[in-house]
Amino acid sequence: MSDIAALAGVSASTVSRALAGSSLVAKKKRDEIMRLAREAGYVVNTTARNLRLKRTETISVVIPLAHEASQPLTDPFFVEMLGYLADAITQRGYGVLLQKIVPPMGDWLPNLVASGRSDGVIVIGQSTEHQVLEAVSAYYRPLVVWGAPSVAQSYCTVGTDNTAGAQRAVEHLIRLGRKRIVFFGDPSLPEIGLRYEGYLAALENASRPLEARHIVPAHLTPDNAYAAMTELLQQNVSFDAVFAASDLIAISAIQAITAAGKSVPKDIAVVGFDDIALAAHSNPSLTTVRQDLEVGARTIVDRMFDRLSGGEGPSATLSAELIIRESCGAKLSN
Amino acid sequence: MSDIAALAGVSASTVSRALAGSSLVAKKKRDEIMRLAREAGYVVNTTARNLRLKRTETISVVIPLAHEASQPLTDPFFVEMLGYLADAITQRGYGVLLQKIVPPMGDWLPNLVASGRSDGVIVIGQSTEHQVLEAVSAYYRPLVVWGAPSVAQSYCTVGTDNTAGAQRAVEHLIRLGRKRIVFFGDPSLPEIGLRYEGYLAALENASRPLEARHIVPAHLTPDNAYAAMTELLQQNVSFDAVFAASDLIAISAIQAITAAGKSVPKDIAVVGFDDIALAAHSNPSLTTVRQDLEVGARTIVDRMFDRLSGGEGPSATLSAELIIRESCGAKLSN
DNA sequence: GGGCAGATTGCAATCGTTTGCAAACTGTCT
DNA sequence: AGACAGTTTGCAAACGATTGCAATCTGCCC
Repeated sequence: MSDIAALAGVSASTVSRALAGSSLVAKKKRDEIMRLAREAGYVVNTTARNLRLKRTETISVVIPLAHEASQPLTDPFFVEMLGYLADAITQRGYGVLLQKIVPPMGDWLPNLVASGRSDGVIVIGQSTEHQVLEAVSAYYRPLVVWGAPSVAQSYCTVGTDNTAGAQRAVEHLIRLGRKRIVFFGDPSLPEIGLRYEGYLAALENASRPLEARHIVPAHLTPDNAYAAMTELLQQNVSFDAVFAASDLIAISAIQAITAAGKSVPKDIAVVGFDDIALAAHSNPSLTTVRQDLEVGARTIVDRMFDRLSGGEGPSATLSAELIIRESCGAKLSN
Repeated sequence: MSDIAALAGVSASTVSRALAGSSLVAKKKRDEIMRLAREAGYVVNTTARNLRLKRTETISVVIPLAHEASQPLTDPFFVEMLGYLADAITQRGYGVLLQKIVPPMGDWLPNLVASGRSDGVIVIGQSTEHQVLEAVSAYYRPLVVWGAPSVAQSYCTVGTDNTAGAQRAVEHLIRLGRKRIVFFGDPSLPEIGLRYEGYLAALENASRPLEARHIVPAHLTPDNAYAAMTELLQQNVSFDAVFAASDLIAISAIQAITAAGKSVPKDIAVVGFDDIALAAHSNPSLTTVRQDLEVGARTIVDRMFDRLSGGEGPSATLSAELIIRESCGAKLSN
């Protein structure tokens, strides 16, 4: 900057002001300085600027992967969400700093916050980190989490109405005549827990006698899901439908079921959750509960910028839509 | 930091050294200072540190989208690649700064480089920006590009062997008895250009008389592809196979063909390029040329860190593998 | 007790900006 | 010409770290 100042025969202060478009420096001189800077290929150093201004115009997006340490960041749900977030954030002229957190997960969030690398933090999915989020949100406002709201919680979440979505899906299965519906997922994670509640509610509301219920805890990786479903099939537990906690494990389940010689949806109907791009194209195509990630991401970013400017917008819950495809067609045999 | 210094009764210099684990400060005092810092929840301010050290431990990943200004960052290819890159970069303890560049694309790269926000820049796809890349690479070394190498080029690329991969795919179509193979894509983009060359080579090498060839320039968005294919079908040009420049437009093409009442692969065989996750699950599943993005990303990052430490590793070309699935089965009619 | 080497420590400069404040201009009016 | 208000300008102090250099503190030996 002092180089440019020398070139223009003024002080660095003036260059700084000129480049910021300040009206304190005469229009003519301002233009002149800007021209010189452009010609010299000069760009203000972001680091120094950030240090002085105490802001970075950058938002951290972090993906906690409590399960599966070595798992590559490859889950389509995360990745789709990330795309939309990146879009919404860059649209506002901010940068996106991507973080992946794997176990052991110590003070990652307090450290990230204190390091001052970003002005705000968006966490995609609570994973097992509810406590941490709760603790940090007590003193750090620009924190927005994609996930499920829970009763006593002080951090801001944006998420789909998991319970209603799940309930709708299971009710649909019941309507189709399915009698033994397995819930496939690990309800100890906040979001999955709510989906499990929706599942239970649907079973309880059924006009016919209560149905058998079953849980298969399974971490959210495709391989684990495949193995768990294969095992379940071997146990000879009888069931005619699966409500999976995510599309990814739903697709794995379908593969396991097919590999075991049963047909989807003829023998076993499968419903997923998320409506990732794959869901529409898998074979059979997957009935699922759609989370609108584009709206979700936009909402998250809206909340974030609201908080950055001092607001305190409430948590948001987006409605979930049941998308009916082939994987839960009418039951043909019995 | 001066707070911690006061707490420990030493100067900020000593705290700085202690936190850096310097042997200049006695082990005992060092541990004491570290303990105090941890208890106080103190973390060094990254911005100030970066300014002083003139490095950021951050790599920019940029995705130029010359086509379709408003296109969300949603293309599965980019997004898969991004996932693997993020993985490889964070594994080295560096941060990932995500940038999306949309038209009008002026001095984005020089500016990004000069802003000092990152220590290196990875560009995913050359798009139409070959000139810019060339110019910047003349003075900025830590620049690695995913894409095609071209004859006179000074920047470092990592990419698949587009020509060989394409040739293999088209030869496979010829072997299956397809006679009129349409190339579907815009060869003016560097990578697509090489795929087109492979296509031409395969046609020329065919033992039977030379085949009719056809190009349908189409920007790489699904909607454009669908429209272009629909139009082609209406023109009543006769063809029995399509080699598409990417899986995404291949899948759009299949939809357009099916919607027009023709069958894939019976009437028209389709081959794609990329092997995105969708390809295996679409219906019919897509024969395609596989780019191993995991290896690709790792190679890119290897090159990047090599350059950051002064190396000058050459461009790399990864081999491409033909994945045969349903969309180009044997021709049944004719 | 003085001298000396080696181990610790702190001073102060530096990284590249921004900005409050006071100084230096400019022009107008009496 | 001098006073005064309104514009422009530059000085210098931050922002929060790191680090070369010189000063200080240890022991230890003679």
